[in-house]
This record gives sequence, structure tokens and C-alpha cells, in this order.
Amino acid sequence: MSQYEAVESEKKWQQKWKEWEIYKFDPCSPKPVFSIDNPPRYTSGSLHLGHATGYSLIDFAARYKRMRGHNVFFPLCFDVNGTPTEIKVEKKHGITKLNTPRQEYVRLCSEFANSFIDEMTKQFEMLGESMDPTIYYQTDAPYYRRITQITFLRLLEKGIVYKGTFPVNWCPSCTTALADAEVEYSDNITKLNYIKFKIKGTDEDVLIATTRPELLSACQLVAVSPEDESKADLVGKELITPIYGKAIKVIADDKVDPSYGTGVVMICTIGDKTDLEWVMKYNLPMDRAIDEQGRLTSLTGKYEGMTVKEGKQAIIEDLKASGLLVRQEDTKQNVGRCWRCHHPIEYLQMPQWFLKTMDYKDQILKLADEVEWHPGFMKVRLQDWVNSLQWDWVISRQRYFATPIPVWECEECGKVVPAEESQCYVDPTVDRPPVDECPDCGGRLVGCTDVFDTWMDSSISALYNTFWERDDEKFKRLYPMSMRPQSHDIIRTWAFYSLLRCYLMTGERPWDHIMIHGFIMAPDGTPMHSSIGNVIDPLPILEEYGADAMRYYACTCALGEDNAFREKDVIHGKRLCNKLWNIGKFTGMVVKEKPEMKGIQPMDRWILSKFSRVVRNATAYYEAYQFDRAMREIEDFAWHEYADHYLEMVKHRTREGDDGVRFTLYTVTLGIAKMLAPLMPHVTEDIYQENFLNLDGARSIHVSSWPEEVLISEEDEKKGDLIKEVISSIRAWKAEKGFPLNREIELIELIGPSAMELKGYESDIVETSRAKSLKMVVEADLEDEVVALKPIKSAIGPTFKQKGKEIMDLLASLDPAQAGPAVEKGELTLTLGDGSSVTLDKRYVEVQRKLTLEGKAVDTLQVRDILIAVSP
RNA sequence: GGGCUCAUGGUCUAGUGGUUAUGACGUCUCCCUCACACGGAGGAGGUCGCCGGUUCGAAUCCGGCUGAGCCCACCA
Repeated sequence: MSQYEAVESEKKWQQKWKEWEIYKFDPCSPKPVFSIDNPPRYTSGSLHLGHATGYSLIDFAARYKRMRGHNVFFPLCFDVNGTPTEIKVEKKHGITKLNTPRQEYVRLCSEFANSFIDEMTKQFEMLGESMDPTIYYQTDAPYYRRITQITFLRLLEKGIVYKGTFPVNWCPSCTTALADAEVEYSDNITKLNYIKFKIKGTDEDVLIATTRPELLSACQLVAVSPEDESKADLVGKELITPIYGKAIKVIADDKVDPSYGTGVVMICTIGDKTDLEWVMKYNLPMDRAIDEQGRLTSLTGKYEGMTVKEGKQAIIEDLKASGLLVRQEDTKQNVGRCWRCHHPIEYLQMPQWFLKTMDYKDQILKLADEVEWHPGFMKVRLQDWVNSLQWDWVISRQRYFATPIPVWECEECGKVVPAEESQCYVDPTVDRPPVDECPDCGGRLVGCTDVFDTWMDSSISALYNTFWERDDEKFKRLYPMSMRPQSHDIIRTWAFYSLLRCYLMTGERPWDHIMIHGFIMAPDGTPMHSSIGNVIDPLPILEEYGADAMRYYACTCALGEDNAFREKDVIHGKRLCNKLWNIGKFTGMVVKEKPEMKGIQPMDRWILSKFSRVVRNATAYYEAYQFDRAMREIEDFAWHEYADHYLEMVKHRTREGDDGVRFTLYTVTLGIAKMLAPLMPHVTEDIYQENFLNLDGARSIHVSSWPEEVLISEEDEKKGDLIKEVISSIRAWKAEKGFPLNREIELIELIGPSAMELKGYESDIVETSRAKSLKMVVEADLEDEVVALKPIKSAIGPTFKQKGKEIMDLLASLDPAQAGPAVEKGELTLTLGDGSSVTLDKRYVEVQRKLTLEGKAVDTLQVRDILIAVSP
């Protein structure tokens, strides 16, 4: 068998890992803890490629830290609350929250969401994710919701959460309040309607442009710009609204753009965010033209009961018929929409629960500075969001499938009676209040029917993970967590709310590091959306190429950047697996017992030094969460230095009892496998188990020790590189001549002073290039000629600065045959335009030679300053 | 409108001041050499988006422009 069978092997090791429980977090271990505030995966069905990539990136960090001797906390977890599930369940069963009893509705949602958990867990396993099921949690479980409720009760006691009646974002389709973070915007073309308003007490008209004529009945005020002289006489007058005949005052306000529409704005309760500002500023009455379900109210008269869309159409028809609609034109509009159902949002004033955010902006920014961001530029996103906040966070939702708000309210006086902490988890729509009646007025207590925004749950994952309120000792040891991984789209939600909530409960940051990964795009670079139908399912990829190949793709994605899916990289990953596996096999054939470091030869020192450098660099990349760089560093070395050159050069040594080559093969192959183990856990485990198990001693490569530097020697690397280049040039020469690479050649002669430095490497050159004999000489018996002088810019520039260009121009004009020997003796003196002179030697100029001789059939090759004569 | 990221051979990509710009895929030639043909050796293929500036020297630093993606704001 000469092929690595990925799919088969992966299944085998996944099964073993499960048996061995190698991912288990040990709360009693003295080892340092590395804890990951893993994103609880939303139970919306199977994973798509973006999730697979994201979780792989997290797993890289987890596995790396485990091998560095950390006690890794990496929980398997799921997020089960919320609207997305509700929407899917409503579609599936054809229900709404209005026509289904609450408990039944919740049961259906819970059943639906939980039905995915087993399958999703299996998918994580197939990807090789090293999440620990012994510290499992899901956000809808009583043990988790209990913590959410307790944090709320504490904040309520401190006055940080409060109930208030303010206009909020409202989704008429989901019939619930939404936080600003849950509103997304999309471009839209709509009609701008020019409508005649009568000026009260005259026959004159004023034209007002509006996109929302259906709100005419809730028109409270008309505004013009104070800059606009042509409208100045209107200020202070009253206008009469069409259809409703209501008298409306005209005022001047800075916010009005005199050039848009007619420069006259009608302010309604409430059309958009600017209306909202005006409502606050002028303290306008909160007449409602639209109800919770997005239908027009009785305020609109005969339009009552119509949807916003129908009402708009009807009122436009009526205005047209009575000649009040002068004209319509298209206008671009950015409509706020519900993040999940995409229905346009309205602003409605409703009693809601709020959590104070405006008071804590500075603290959040300070906390954000304490956390180390990977990559650093992502911190700006959070800062921008915090600075742009204008309202407190609406935390109540008029939905069912989420954590209930643990309060009861008095029917008579409205007094709020919170649950006792000991009662939590509690559902006030089912459970009894802590007291039988209102302590103030004796009225009946009614359970709160609102639930929390689901970010109330997920924003305390760091508290839940660290046993906050469950085990003080563990909490002290585990908080703050080491790292929060997440994608950039939820910086303004998950990252922000987590910082806020954890700060409010502990006064400290929730984590030391935050790692932000980008999005995976479709192959053409457009975002994946189920509505476009370009979502990529990772399962067929896993089945065809294996998880390690898929993970190889994942680690070519630099942190924080969006990446189009490149199947080619997956295929390449599969090839790399095969290459590594064969390197392992080759090593296993040679190395049968654990070798000691002895009998090391020059080329061994060369590769060991390069290897040690790779250990150093790759480790630094891992520490900085730069997995793409770590992979490149290790792969380049493993494939194109170690396999292509070192292994080829030492094959002739493996037959004899050569200690040096055994030690080197053992050290480097094992080291490569270990360094790649976090990224490609299956194939590296296979290599380990097959070739190193009894030699290295750990049960699994994933709990083995990280490789160490053996030696670093610039001298050995330089010489080895030179040998490599000599051998390569001979190979290239064979290829050019059309010879097979294993063809024997008569003679290789290395000519030049530098050639003498290669003493000790003769056998490597001879064996690898199949030469019958090899000579090294300082001066050739043959005639040679200098053919070119090459300025070494990196030496000339820093030394001669602005004279550099002139020197290089002069060099180019010289006759190489004459100037070459002068350079070699260090006697080439040039006179510059300003009368000064400079002397150049080999540090500044490379002398290129060519053999010219008659008679003998010899080809010449040049490697740096060594001339190679080859006799076929 | 603001912010962030990006622009490099046909495609994807590395590269934050210094010899001839990296690698992969594809393509062409050669080689089944006893770890690997999912391999190896070699070749062809690039005005490093455009315009200025700084510098002895710019793919790299600065400014402007063009285009793409993401985030945010937003006009009734």
C-alpha cells in the first residue's frame, strides 16, 4: 500500500480518541489552563462550510495548546434559543404564536432544535474537532437559563435593568421588539409622493414629499429648514392634513435638508429614525397609525385593518382621485429589516425591559483594550459600534422560545415582583410567584410573558463556562477565560454584549484574547446565502477528500479575512497528507528504535538546523494564532527541503548502520508530524501510531510533547544550501540534456576557492548525482573567462548611498574580462563624476565566469562563485 | 457619507525598503530512481490596479484615484 486512505483512517482515529478521552478537561490538574469560550453552535440544522472552517480554526488553537502542556477547556456546546428556530417551526407546522398555545409552541421548537444536536455533534467529530463532551452545555437547558436569570435579577436589584416605555424597533411579522444590533438595512426603491397640504385660513397650498402617506393620520408636526428663506414665512403657520383635516404646526429644524423633496417634511409617529429623534425633541404625542402586527389602526379611519402596504396603496389612490397627489417619483431608500425574517421594521412605543448600556461605554472600550485582538484591526469594529450607540439595549422580546424574564407584575398597580434566586430556573407563565399577592396593594400577580433577547443568554457563556455562581473556587481559577473565538459579523453583538455583561457581573474582562475569523464565500467570491442557493455542504468534501484535507483549506484562510472557497486547496491538502504519510513510512522503514544523537554528518546538521528554525518560527505563528503561516512554514520545509532534498541525499546512507541519518530522520519526521498535528490531526496520528508509538511514548500524538529545537547553525545551513544548489544544478543539467536523473556521469569538478569549503560533503554530491568521480580545485586546469559583472545592490546601496547608481552604471560599461580579475583581487577602482574614487571587491560585485576550452567535451554550470565542470 | 480589508503571471496566493518577485493549480517537456506517479526534475508565462511623492533604491512607506468585499450611518 503506497497511498494514505484518509476516510478510513480518520474514522478509526476518531473512534480511538473518543475511547481514550484525550480531550477531557481535568479540573483537578495542576497544568496551566487554556480555556476557550467556544461559540455554542446554533441548532439550525447541519453545518455549512463556513462553520466547518470556523470551528477548525478554533480546534487548531485547542490542539496546539494541549500539546504545549495546557489543560484545555474546549466545551461542546449548542445555542438552542431564539427566533430562527421559531421561524422554521412556524413554517414547518404552519403555526404562528397567535394560534398556538404557548407551551405547545415551545415544545415544538424545543423538539425541532434538539433533533439536530446528535447529528451536529457527529459532524464535529467527523471534522476532527477536539471539543470536550464532559463540559457540554446548551443554552436552553434549565442549568444554563438559571444563570441568565440570576444575572438579570442582580442587575435589576442594582437598577441596571429597568422597565420603560420608549419607542423601539419592532418587527410586525415576528411581533416583537428588536435591538439595534438585530436590525439590518437593505436598499430599496420606493415612491416619493408629493402631496398638497392647505395652509390654514388661506386658499394656498404647500407641497410635502413623503414616502409614507399611510402615516398621514399620525402626522404631528411639519418642519422646514431654518436656512431656507423661501419657506421662512411658513414657520409658525398651521397646515391642514389632507383626508384627516387636522391642523398641524410648522416649525424650523436643522435636521431638514432644504434640497430634498420640497424642503418641507411631515413628522409622523413614527416613520423612521429621524421622526423618532423629533418625537423625543418636541415631546410629540405617540399616536399610533400602525399596530403590533403591522396593520393600520382606527386612527387611520377607513383604512383600519389594512396592512401597511395595502393602506399605502389605498391612500395614494384616494389622494390621486381628489387631486391632492401632485406627482410621484422614484427614490432610493434604505429600509431597516428584521435580521431573521427580513420584514421591514416599524417603530412602536411599547413597555419593554432595557439594560443600561449608555452608562458603560467608556468601561467597555477600556475592557476592549485589555483584550488582545487577533487580528488587531478588528478591535476598531467594536470601538466604532460602541461609539455609535444611542439607546440602551432592549432585552425583552415578545416571543416564546427563549429564557423567560423571571418577574411577575401586579395587575392593579404594576409593581414588579422578581423571582427569588433560589427559584431559578423559573417560568413565570407557569410557576408561582414567591409571594401570593402584590406586597404593595394586594393585587393579583401575573407572570411576565416576555422572554429575553437570546444574546442575554449567549453573552454570559464566559460566566457559565467558569462556574460563576456554581463553584467559587473554580470560578476564581478559571475566570477570565483564555480566548474567545468568533466571526467578525457578531462583534457588535456577541463580543460587545459579552464584554458588557461580564463586566457588569465581575468588573473584569471575560477573556485575555479574542480571535476573529472571516467568512467563507462561494467560489466566485460572493457570500453564501441559502436564498441564492450557493451554500456549500462540507460533508461531500469530507467524504471525498477527508477531514484533514478540508482542514488544510481552513488553515490557508488568514484570520479576519473573507475567503472564497478553493476546492484546489482541499485537493492539495489531500496530497500533502499522502506526502506526509509516505515520509512517515520511509522513516519507519529506517528507524526501528529510538536513536541517540551521534554520528551526525554535515548534511544532517544542515537539515536539523533548518528544522530547528522551523520549530522556532512555527511555534511563534501558533502563539499568534497565525495558522496559515504556520502551515506554510512547516509544509514548505517538510515537502521541499526535507523530502525533496534531504531524503534524496541520504537514501544511500540508510542501508548501512548510519546513526546520524537515523537520528535525523527520527527527529525531523516526528517533529513535522507533531507540528502539523493540530492542523491535520488524523494523518499525523496515523504516522505517529504506525512509526513512533513505542519510541516517543505518548498514547496519542495529541497528548505528546511539542518538538524542540535541536541545533541552529548558520554555517551548516549555508554550506548545506550550497550543496543543495550544486546538486540541483546538476539535475537541471541532466534534464536539459535529456538524461534520466539516475544516469551516471563521469566527472564533476568544482572550481573556485569556495569549492574547498565543501570538503566533507563529497559523498552526498557523488551519491545523489551518481558521479563516478568528483574533484575540488581552487583553480581550474581549464581556461576560463569572465563573462559578466553583477552589482550586488543590497551591498552597494547601503555603503555608497546616492553614489550607488553611478557606480552601477560605470560597472555596466566596463569590459568584464578585464575588470573581473581586478574585482577578485579587490583592486577595481572607479573614478566618479565628482572626482572621488571607490574601490570595489567581491562583496559588491559578483563575477560570473564561463569555461572556454578546446578539445574536451565539458559543460559548465555556475552556482554562486563556484564553477562546475561536468563531463558526461 | 464614514470605517476596515483587499487589488501581484490564465486562476488563486506569499511577500511591509535591498541580488533574477514566492508558491500552488493549470499548461508544456522529461523521468514509473528500491517513501510517494495524489510522485520527481525542468521550461514557458508577471509593466506587482492607476497617478503622484519620499528614498541611492518602492510590490513594500506616504498622498490621491479606480474597483471589490465587509461593517456602520443615512433624507422625510
